[in-house]
Amino acid sequence: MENMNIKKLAKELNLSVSTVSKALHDSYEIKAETKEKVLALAKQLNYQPNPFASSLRRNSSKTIAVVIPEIAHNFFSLVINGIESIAEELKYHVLIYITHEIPEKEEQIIRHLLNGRVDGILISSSGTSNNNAHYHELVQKGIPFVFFDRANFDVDAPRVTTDDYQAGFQATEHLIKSQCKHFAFLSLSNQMSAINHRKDGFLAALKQYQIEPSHVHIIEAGTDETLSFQIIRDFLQPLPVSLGIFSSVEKLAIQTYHICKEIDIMIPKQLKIISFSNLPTAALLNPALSTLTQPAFSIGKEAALLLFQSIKNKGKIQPITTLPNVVLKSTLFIRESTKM
Amino acid sequence: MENMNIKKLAKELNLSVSTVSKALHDSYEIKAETKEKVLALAKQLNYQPNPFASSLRRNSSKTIAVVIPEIAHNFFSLVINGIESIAEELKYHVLIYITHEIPEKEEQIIRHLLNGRVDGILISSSGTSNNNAHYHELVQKGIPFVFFDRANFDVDAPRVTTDDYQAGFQATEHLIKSQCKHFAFLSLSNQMSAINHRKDGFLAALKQYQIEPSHVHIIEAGTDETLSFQIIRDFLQPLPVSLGIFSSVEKLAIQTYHICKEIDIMIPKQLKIISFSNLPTAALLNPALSTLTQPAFSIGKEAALLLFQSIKNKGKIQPITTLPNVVLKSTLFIRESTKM
DNA sequence: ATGAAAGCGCTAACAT
DNA sequence: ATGTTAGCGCTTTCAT
Repeated sequence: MENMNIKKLAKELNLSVSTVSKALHDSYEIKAETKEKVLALAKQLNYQPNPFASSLRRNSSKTIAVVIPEIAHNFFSLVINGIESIAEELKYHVLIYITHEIPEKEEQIIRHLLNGRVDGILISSSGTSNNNAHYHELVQKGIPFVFFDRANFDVDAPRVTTDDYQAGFQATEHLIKSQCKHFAFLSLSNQMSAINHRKDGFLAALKQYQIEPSHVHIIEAGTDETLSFQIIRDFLQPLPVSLGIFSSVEKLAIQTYHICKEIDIMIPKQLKIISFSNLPTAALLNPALSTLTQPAFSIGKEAALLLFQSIKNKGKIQPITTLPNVVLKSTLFIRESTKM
Repeated sequence: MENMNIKKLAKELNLSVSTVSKALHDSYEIKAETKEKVLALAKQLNYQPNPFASSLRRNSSKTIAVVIPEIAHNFFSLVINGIESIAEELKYHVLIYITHEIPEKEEQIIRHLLNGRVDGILISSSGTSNNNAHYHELVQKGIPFVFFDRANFDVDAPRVTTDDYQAGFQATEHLIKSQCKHFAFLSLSNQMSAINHRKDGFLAALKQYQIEPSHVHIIEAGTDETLSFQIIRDFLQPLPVSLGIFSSVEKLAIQTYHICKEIDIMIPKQLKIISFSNLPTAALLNPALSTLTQPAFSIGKEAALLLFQSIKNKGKIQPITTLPNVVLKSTLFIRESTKM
């Protein structure tokens, strides 16, 4: 009796497979007494339905995929937590795929998932806007998907993002009010929508407060670590007076922090930094950094909820013209010591 | 032509399904010319084999599960990265399950996985040693699994852990050499093997350096946050002279850090802290903390490699009496400022 | 080198 | 209320 299956279970009970199957699914066709008997023996013999047989038959996998650029950012860990909390409740399984920020990798993963392994996908895009054929294939195949954090705005899919414009504006306003005179925006790339929205907020705030344009610096540090160190270092020498830096990502803020140590710039006396950060620990421990924290767990939850809604609605006529687009706000943590 | 399948593909090619299947699997029975034709059309029509059909038929899922207590620790994120790097290479899929440190949850997940959904499982145990029936069921079912980080030593399964004893010894030695006179060990629970090994290392170092036993303090702070804050606060008032704290987990070190701020204890002047930490950022940013960093990525990799080896060897006669037990070392980061 | 056919375990439409 | 049966899409044994 190596592996239990519904056939053996049925034989043991002197019932037909279909009766057993119905009983296990609590069908109204089966009388209570039979159900009890079936459930009891199933439990006793430790019967577990084969998930692949039922997936094959029902054409549904009870599984979703999460496709993310990196997991070793606390942000994505928290998002996965949020996703898992919903999936667990709905008895769905969660597959993780990591693209390592390589667009081709993402394409490959998404293309693979066209095979029906999952009922839906949550994506934080690693791609640039010029490549979205694979998303369209998902649409064509009828596989629901939801973007979170990094959305591709050329694709008609629900999105869950943070209000990066607002956060950028708020962060910059904070620097302005802390008596900064020069303002720098540290960017990873001008291809990432979230980062660009942060920049837009940054620029809008500076404009509203009528900051002299020559005092505004946009630093494209890029993703290569050695290079970005050099670019930031070059920018800081010579140091603009009363510089306020808004770092669009934590990594660049930390690099800046190290460079300042290296070339003896005092934070926050000579230089103020405010950065996005989803490492609560870092934010709490380091007195030199004001941070913008994204509601990562909620993003995961919201995205999962939207996805499950789409999965449920699949096939139904959907008169939705405007796709759901959830925008959540970041939280600004200001440390006292950033005041000059 | 909604969904491609092997039947339609075969019809299109005027071949039988079996020939097509063999061609797709590069069987030696099929001549090169035919293979090419099949592959070409498969690509053109974007044919993707149904994973559930083949899983059902082959009784293998090309999927592994990772069961962890929490994902929002950087440690586990890094481990997953390591796991994913191997799984990706071997074209395996990775399912994530989070137990939230609830042993019953872990049991439930493991029991569910007895249904064959995965070919193997990587577990960081949330359970106490008195409950391991579910692990034995895995053994019975022949589902390979590997423990990482938190192992259950009563179960005969491969383990990948860090040398916590050695790390504990090293950390404590560092405190001793920094002229500390009193020594405290901050523990979450005395039920977790890793933490206990750290404690053993701590005690062994103190013994070797002949530290007066009355100067040794074991603080069981527990997992409840409010409670642990209170327990640590109580311990620090009044403050033992030249206290060196070895925190078995980062969370308690951070709590201690905050309490010190709150009740005006100067770190590292009045109090030194050394802690396990897998948040490189925190370690880099905070000058008050010396840290022990676990080789998380390698742990994930090693664990995955062991698992895939077990999966491969399944069914074969295995004369292994001593199970593989990989022990990796943590890295000690000492910040200058912790020297008094 | 290719094909026919059985069957993995389950579900559901259709009897009875 | 219960049973019979076809078939989901694939792999594989056994012909040819």
